[in-house]
Amino acid sequence: MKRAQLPEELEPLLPLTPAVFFVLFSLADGEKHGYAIMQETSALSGGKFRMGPGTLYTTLQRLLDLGLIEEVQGSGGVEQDSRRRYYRLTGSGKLLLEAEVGRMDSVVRLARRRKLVPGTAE
Amino acid sequence: MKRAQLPEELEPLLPLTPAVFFVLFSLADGEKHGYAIMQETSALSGGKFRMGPGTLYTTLQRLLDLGLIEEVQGSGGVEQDSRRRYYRLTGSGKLLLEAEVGRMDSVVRLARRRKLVPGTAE
DNA sequence: ACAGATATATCAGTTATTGATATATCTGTT
DNA sequence: AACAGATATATCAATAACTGATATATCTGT
Repeated sequence: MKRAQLPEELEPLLPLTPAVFFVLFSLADGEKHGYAIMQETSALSGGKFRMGPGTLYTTLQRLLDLGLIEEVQGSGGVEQDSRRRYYRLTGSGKLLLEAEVGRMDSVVRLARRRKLVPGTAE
Repeated sequence: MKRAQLPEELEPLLPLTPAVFFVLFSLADGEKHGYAIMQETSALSGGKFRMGPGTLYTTLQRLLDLGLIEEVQGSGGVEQDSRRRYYRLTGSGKLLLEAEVGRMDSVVRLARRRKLVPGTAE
């Protein structure tokens, strides 16, 4: 099963910084606004990794500039909140996230082969 | 199967920065000197991630200060090179590396559950 | 003695993260 | 309608981490 090729201009971004990774990962299952990303990130890591507003909003801006995410109009649910700005992954952003997850997977497998970490079962 | 608990003073280090991760990972299968770490890191990532000397040696110093690695006398092989300084993981360093690999494993599994990434087979 | 690879170290400049602060809007209560 | 507290975005100064270049010394083979 072939995986789509990562454009070479995105390769220097790997490995992703933690903040970039969590933002992309959190957007992978649908568009979200910034504050929601911050909350989900905290939940994902069991409260261990905290991304403050400073990191979040500067990271969002950087990802916009790189074309990895784009702003969208919130999908018109009933609830309206004029402050919210919604984002979703672009094609590039999705590719980059997939590449990073694949890279992490390789690392984990290699660690298993070297017995650095317990086996498959949790 | 229980995994040893990560001391809380080390938790803020997770997720590890790429440079720290690669240094610890590279030392996991035995002691090495700095230059060898640099080369192995490049090989591990298929040449994509390059850690220059600036990053390497400042990272080594930081890991020494944190007690995650320690300097050792090179295991007396025949070849001698007075310039080389050998390092190995301490107990803390090993715990931290295991914690990070475990964290990456959780992320990869979650990504699979969300269908962000192809299945188990390579 | 020399050339080139190996090996460590340091520096200045850049980039990324952190924690604090500011501002505005929303929701629910009285 | 006034208020309190949570939600939401934005920006700033300080710190931390990384990068690329440069310097220095040592090793190997000729």
